[in-house]
Amino acid sequence: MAVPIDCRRCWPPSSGENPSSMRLSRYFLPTLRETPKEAEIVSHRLMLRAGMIRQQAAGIYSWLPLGKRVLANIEQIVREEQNRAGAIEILMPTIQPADLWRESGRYDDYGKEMLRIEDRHERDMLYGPTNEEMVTEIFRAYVSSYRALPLNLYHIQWKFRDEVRPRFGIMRGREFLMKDAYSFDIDQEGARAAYHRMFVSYLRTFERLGLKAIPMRADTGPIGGDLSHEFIILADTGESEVFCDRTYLSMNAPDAGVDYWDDAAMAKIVEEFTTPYAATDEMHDEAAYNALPEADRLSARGIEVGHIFYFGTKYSEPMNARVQGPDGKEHTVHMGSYGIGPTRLVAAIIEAFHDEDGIKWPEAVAPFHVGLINMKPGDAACDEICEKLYNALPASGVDVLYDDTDNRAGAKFATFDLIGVPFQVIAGPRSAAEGKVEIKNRADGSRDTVTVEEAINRFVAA
RNA sequence: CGGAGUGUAGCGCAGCCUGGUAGCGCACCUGCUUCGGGAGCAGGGGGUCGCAGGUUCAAAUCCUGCCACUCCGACCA
Repeated sequence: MAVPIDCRRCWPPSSGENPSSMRLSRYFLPTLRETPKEAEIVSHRLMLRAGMIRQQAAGIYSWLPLGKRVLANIEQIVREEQNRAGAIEILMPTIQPADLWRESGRYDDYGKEMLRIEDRHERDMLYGPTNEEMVTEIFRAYVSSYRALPLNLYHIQWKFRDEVRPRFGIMRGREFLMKDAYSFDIDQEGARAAYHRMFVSYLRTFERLGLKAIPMRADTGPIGGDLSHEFIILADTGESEVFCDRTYLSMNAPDAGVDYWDDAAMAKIVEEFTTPYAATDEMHDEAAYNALPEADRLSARGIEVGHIFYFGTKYSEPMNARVQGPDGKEHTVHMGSYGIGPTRLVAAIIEAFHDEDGIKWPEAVAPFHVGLINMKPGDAACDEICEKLYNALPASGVDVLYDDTDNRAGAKFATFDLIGVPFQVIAGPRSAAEGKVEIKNRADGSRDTVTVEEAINRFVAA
């Protein structure tokens, strides 16, 4: 028998351990057995209990390792789908000069939700609640020809809106992460095509996140038209009441092969997804809804996880963002903006996927794929099997959180149920002696006892 | 911003009414025993009692002011 070597204090790992996998004994996972009293909704309670976030002030949170991993996974999916749809990533600052906002007139209009700051030179600054002005400034500085269009620039950046009443944890924080994309086109027709690309991109993004997001017509304000949609996911604890055709539940987003530059195809998909009835309470048309067959009506609570809209020349006009067209004339560009809130999505996903024991992460965003539970550290068979799995799975791209602690079985199960890792691989003395482990599926609670090789193959194949 | 409420150890709470050396459970540390669904026993560490004034011999406790946070409503990615 090999001499056991306690290498838990060796860090960074010299063995080539995949850093995307972790030993629990070396991780920072401050879980809570009891729920802090301020947490009212389930996602907030579970995020605090699972050690994902730490509140620093009203509506302002630190992201702890587990939360950070989920957030990063969401960001990456959003990023990939934005890129696929032709948007180009940039990064604008959180702090902006007030002068830009004076140009658009919003410095005075925005009100107290905007956090205003003065720097040491007594210059008026602000912590950006959004970036239309800044991206328009970038655009006008460099783009002067229609040949550069269409153009869509996005970034994923922290925003601050000084909400009167932050609540529901991260769901309605003051500081939040947002992906905001901004499209520039020479005319409304081009802007419509840009809008459609983002619409389709959103369908794919939310589907990849494991969510059923339903596009609902939103108020376009003074601009009017049909180019504003909120993407709503259904959850019992949603903030607003929504009404839609049940048919949405069985609709699937287009696959990755769609051609975003085929305007007609894009328009067709958008039409398909905007034809069935769907509205939030403020846009609700009782008569139209009641015209649906009783069985098709779906009335539920919803959480807004994305919002896209066309706003024409609202910023390009006052800020002089113009390009020269093929006709030799100057054209004020038509713009749209497209937001997704990754931080809110973390909470929204939990609202949609949890049970009384904890979170049930969809695989695409899970902080780890597998929770490897060594039921009896020190037992030769358990240790050997766990080390084998802990080496094999990460090597194949499966992120593992290995519970190598000597806590009791019940505590380990409770922790992994709480943090919602999709699969628990359990190595206990009885089965380990036969070279087997148990696999528990967190989503449906099903269990299987398989050989170590089968376990490896199952995750690697998936 | 209107209404309600709470601040005592990392988390959940008691103590306050009736002033007198700050306590319980969880978590944490040590030891022993346990070991497949948040173990048991024993020992231990940790607190400016939100802050500032005031009353008093003495304030977590009484008085005044402030601050922070939460919840309900109106508003929003």
